[in-house]
Amino acid sequence: MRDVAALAGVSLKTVSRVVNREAGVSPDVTARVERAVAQLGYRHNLAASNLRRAHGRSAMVGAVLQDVSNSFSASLLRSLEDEARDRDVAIVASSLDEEPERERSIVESLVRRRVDGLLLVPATERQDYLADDLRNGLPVVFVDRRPQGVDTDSVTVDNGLGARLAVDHLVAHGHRRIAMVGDMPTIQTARARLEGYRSALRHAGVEPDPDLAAMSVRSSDDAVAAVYRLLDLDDPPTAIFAARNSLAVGAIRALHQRGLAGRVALVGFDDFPLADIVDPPLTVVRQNVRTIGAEVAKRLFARIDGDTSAPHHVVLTPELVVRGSGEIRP
Amino acid sequence: MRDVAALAGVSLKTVSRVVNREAGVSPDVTARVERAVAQLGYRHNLAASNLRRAHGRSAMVGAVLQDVSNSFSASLLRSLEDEARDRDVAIVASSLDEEPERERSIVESLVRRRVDGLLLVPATERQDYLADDLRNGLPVVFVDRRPQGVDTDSVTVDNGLGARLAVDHLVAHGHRRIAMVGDMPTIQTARARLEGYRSALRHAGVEPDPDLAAMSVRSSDDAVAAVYRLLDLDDPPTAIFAARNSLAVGAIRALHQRGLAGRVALVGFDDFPLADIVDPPLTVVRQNVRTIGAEVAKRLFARIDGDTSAPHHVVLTPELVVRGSGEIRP
DNA sequence: CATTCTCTTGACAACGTTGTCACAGCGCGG
DNA sequence: CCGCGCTGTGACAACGTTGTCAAGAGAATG
Repeated sequence: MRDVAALAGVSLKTVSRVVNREAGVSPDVTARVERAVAQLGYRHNLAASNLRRAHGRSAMVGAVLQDVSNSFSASLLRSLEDEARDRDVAIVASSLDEEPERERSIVESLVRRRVDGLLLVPATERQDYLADDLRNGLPVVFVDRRPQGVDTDSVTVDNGLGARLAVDHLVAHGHRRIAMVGDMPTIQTARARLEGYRSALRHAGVEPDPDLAAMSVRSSDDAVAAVYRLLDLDDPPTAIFAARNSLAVGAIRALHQRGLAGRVALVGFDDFPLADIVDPPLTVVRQNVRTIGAEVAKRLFARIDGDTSAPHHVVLTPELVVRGSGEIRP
Repeated sequence: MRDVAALAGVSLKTVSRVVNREAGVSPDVTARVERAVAQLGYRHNLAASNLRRAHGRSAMVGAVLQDVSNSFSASLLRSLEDEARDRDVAIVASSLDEEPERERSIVESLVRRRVDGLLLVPATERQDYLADDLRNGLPVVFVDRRPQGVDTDSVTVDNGLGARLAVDHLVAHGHRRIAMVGDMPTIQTARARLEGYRSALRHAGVEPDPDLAAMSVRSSDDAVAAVYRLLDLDDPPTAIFAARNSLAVGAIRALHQRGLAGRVALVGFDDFPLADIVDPPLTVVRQNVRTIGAEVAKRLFARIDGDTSAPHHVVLTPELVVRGSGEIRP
């Protein structure tokens, strides 16, 4: 900037004015400065500008997701980005792979970078560590899981209801031996889905069989193994509720490998791009990611713009998408 | 920081030393400062620190992708992130949806933010606009497409070879009427795949029929329509080469809807997570995204660390993954 | 006891910007 | 011809840090 000023024969402040398109600079000075900018390849430094101007705001938001390469996280990121683009806000994306320590270190590093707000899909049990930053006015919107130990905005779906939709559907198609494959019960959503599964069974007059609830299943490969074990039981299930999309994928693989695709009913939780063309087409409980993403972006930017109302907790309703795999009879 | 210094009864510089864990501060001063930091909830400002210290480097890299929500972009982002994490480098992710103007504006905004390097999957025909920044030492690694008009690192796959692998495979299974569904020919990779398709046909002694090359197909829905048109020809194809993963998905849908799944052969370009459990399991030409991502990260961080050797152009070899849909006979 | 050295600490300027204020030049009305 | 307001421009300090240097307090040395 100093060089531009020298070359154009003006002061620093005048270059600043031209670069920021402030009114009140004569046309010929403007032209001279612009020529110098082009000639020297000068680039305005946003970090310095924000330091001086915006009292440390950075025009960035952080997205702290489970794994940017899974379709749920990626779609969420994309929704947020679409909203952010209009405001010239950049998005810093991180994956935490369900690891609590990583969550804390990522959040710490984003706060150091003075992001203007945070989208957070937490892996920690409690988020008391955020209390200071929240008090200092950092906008944080939780997604998929409710905050524990602090109170701030959240956008979640009713996981218990979703699980009940799935199980009710299977019951309505004549099933009694219904298994569940779920993630670690320490994860809030996994726990809520397990509860929903049990309560739907009881409601149907079926006492939940602990042998049929395969929990702590983490990956698609784990799900294959878990489904094998379920199928090897003396009294195997006639239907499976797979409580996360990658677990449903594992379940499909396992059924294929056992030659049981189309014989054992299957309902997944979370839709994914190709669920309609797998074999058989997968019936799922869908949470509308676009809606979630839009809601999150709306809350986050409202807070950034100064909304100080009480925390909003938006709970969206999942819906059942019938495609075939869930309508197989025992 | 001023407040921390006052509370601890030390100078600004001493707080800075403690915060940066510099040696040579007495234990009791360190303790006093740390107490003050905790008490006031002080957060070190990385932007200001970098401004002063790193001569404007930001410990951020930009990832300019086609669409963070598609699986190729998302996996690439994830590979880069894994590398970046160790170095405490944050990633700013953006989608450009194949729009050239957006590419320029995104790159401009990232340069203003003084990212230390750029991963770029370009949508523009030529990237001369980068010349100034490259000359100023901005590390840029192109992915999936080679730079045009400027010379800098790139990591690509041999698209012509990939297309030939696909078509040769179909020819080997007895096909002569082989259609292609491809993206806009203005896109470098789409063009290379079209060339590969044609050259493989000629090599097999088949003159390419222009009616069978459906180009400028953008989305999965477009692909459904394009496949319908192909199937409605007087002399319809017995096999289809779908030159991008979402086009393969559209092709599968179209074949299902016409009751021709399992009757018409199909080979896709780009693998995707569920290609093995769609019906029939999809034979694809795979570009190994993990390898690409790792290679990109390696180049980018080498440049950031000061490697000034001549631009590297890494060309990876795609491979055919046989699963069923490509082995159907006419 | 004077001198040198080591160890801590702090004052100051600088990183690249911009908000604030002041000032020069000009035209205009009285 | 004087004072006024308006327009365009620049000097300076400040944003939150840290590199540089210097200085004070002891400790070690002769």
